[in-house]
Amino acid sequence: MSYNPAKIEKKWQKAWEKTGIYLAPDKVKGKKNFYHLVMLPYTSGDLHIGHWYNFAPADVYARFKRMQGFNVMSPIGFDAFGLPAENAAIKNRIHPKTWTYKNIKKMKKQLRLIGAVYDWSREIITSEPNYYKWTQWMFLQLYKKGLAYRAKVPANWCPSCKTVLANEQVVEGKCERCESEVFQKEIEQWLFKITESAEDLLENLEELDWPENTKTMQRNWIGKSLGWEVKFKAKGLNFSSEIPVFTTRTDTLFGATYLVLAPEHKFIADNLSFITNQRTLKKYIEESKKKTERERISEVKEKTGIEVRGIKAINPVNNREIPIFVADYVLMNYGTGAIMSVPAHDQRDYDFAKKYNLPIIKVVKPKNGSGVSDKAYEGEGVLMNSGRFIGMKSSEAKERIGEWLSQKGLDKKKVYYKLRDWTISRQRYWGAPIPMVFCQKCGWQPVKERDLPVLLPKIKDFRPTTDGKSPLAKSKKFLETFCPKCNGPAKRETDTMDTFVCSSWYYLRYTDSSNEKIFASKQKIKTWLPVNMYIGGSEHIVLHLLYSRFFTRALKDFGYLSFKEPFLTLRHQGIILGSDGQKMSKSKGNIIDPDIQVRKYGSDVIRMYLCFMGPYNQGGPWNIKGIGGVVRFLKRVSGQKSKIRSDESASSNSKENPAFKKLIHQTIKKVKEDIEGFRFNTAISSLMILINAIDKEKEISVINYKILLRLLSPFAPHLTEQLWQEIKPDKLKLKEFKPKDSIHNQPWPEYNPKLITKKQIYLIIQINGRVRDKIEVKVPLNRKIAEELAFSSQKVGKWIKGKKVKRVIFVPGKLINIVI
RNA sequence: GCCCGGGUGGUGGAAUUGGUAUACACGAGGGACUUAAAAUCCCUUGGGUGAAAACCCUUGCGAGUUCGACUCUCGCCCCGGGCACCA
Repeated sequence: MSYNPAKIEKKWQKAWEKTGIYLAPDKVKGKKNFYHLVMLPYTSGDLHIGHWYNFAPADVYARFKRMQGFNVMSPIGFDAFGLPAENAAIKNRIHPKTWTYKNIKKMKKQLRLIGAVYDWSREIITSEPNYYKWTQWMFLQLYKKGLAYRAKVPANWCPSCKTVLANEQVVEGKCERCESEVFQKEIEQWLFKITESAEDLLENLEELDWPENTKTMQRNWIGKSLGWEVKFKAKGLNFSSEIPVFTTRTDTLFGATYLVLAPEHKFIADNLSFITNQRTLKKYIEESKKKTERERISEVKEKTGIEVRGIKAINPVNNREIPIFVADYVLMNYGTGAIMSVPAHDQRDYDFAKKYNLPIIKVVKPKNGSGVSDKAYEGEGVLMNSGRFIGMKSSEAKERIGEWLSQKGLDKKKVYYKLRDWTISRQRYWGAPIPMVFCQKCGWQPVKERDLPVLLPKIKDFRPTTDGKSPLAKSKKFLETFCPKCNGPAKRETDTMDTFVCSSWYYLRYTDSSNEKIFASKQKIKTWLPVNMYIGGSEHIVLHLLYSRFFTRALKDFGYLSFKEPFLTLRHQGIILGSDGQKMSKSKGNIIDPDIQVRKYGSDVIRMYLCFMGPYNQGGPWNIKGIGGVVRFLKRVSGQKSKIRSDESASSNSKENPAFKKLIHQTIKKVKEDIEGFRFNTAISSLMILINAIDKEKEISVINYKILLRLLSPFAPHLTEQLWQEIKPDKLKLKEFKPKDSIHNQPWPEYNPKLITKKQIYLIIQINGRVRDKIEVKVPLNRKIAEELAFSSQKVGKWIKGKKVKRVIFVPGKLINIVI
């Protein structure tokens, strides 16, 4: 009954590696390929128990698929470039590369402890030249097709990290990393035109087997809005122009009592000479530029603005003159940067109108005609004060008013998305250099493909500069080059790429990770992709998944891929919190080191405990309290060996207790279905039920014992391998161990559906929906017999005595309910 | 503010289509073995009344639909995550 995980786990990890049993060949006769992928881990250094939670249950699934007869590829690698590496390196005064590779070494050691089916031969590291060569190549393809472009864009500028941040890296107006306040700054940057795919990225979500809320979040992020772009004439002394505004509420046009422009709106600068209050206006615009994101957000309730004097707008539906304002609650980078304001039916407009004493005209009557309030009514209803549209429903009026103006050439249907183009420039050292060269004569030129990779030079001073340029600009050797077009002197782009670029295509590289000619051969892509099962944290719902989908689409359009969705099925794991219920972090000192846990309990126990804790996508606080149950369970499993019936003839199996046999088959079914549904916790509990039953048996046949081991093997691969080898007649010689002998190359047990159909059940007898009796009966059972049985029950008699039976409900195979 | 999740014993959690609420495990209590402890095994374990049989209450709170609700609907409270002036 001894169970010594330290000994057997190391032994089997070595044996598996030596025999390469988890290497996935591109083709295996008679087997279908299955690409099982966990999200590329970032090289942050120590793995904590949260990483295990990502990898260990995911490995259960991979092992299960293997046993089901698939040729499973489960690759692993490292997302090695990135800002955190630099920050940590600066802090510890070592080079980011040294820091990163030290971490990789440690993580590899830790990952091996899991005992997963990783195919290490396919390993990738995104900071290796043979990888980022292809990241750069991807950039060039996007550039060639006009999907990568350079533009001056207002960027989120972190004054402390001295770099531009993606919108997503700004949390509540603060830098995600260092929590400094983020400013808006206009900088020339490289962008990817992800907005061009917005519609397609949205539409295709339907078809994916992804968690529904993940899809919803992507949908919201893309943020499609259907509406109309309406032209408002602008008039002043000797002046006439037009201001287009975007609205989804054409039904409220009659209530538009002023226009509001974003401070950055070109209209102001273009027509400054016609404006009579130039100075105050300019001052306001300057001030709003200086505001940080955070300040703007904190003023959500307190709106500020200033009127543009000397120019009025004309409301196209009634030709009324209305004032124009500039206010920073209107954003330049959405819609047209100008809005029509309908204070009666938009809360923001209402707040603004109240503050500046502007007219509020109600044009939509609420359906249930609720009374007057000091709030805007934003719902739909019936139109009022709207000329010939009075009495029309909002939904209809939206179209009618839109069409009416359209006939007069005053508006057009328009779709806007919240999604913005992806700024990929980073003014940082530790990333893949952007393969572009600037020549005074020829302008920006792409590096020739044959000259890739543009190597990241090893420089000593990699710290960010205060002028906002990449540290690479300090390296003359790197900076000065020749123009790929005219061969004259030229300068390299010194910005590096956002790490999300690196991780947007890595799943392709695993199929062919050492290919020097192409990122992956067509043949290999065809055999493996798209990914069959993708597992990772929900923190990547918006960015990584969207970017990967964008890349896949682009590569398909360029003719390299034949599919546009990279991940057909997606599952998330939850987050493991510290025992204090807080997110694990070094500063809180609540990090659980898996190495210590493994040393104490063994990998199998930790794997199983993580699976058993609760639903996989839920996560929760790490709490060691219940781990003893798993330890006891595995001990009991190894203890069952002594019960194996020596006589192994066919008749021996038939000696088995039929109820027990039935349980075995039920368990096979349950474990299979639970693993398929990522319900690892209930799969384990059904195995525990089986063990409890085996305990009550005096003997167990080899056949059933083998079934037990195979059902358990995805969860506890080491122990089950050991026990599997021990039941062999000849004593195991490790040197002679061959992959085909391994339990992990055995087929998943099949259950016999006939054995698990229920012949007898407890018929539940309810009175008014409350259980009053249970009778063991044979099934199938018809209504008449059920009623007879129910009414002859003594307990029932007691309840219905002297009462009138109103109704009897019979649910075949389940219950009978007597209503009195 | 908006959009997603979630709230079940002392604890982690189960209940697959509206049909036996609390599976499985932890912890706790009692017992066996032992000089003793650990380990192991057995019994009890949602709350209440009761000697027992039995009955009543119980899935965040309040209502509703239903023969029957953890499950569906409405309102409210709390917790977690995401978004945040997107016209």
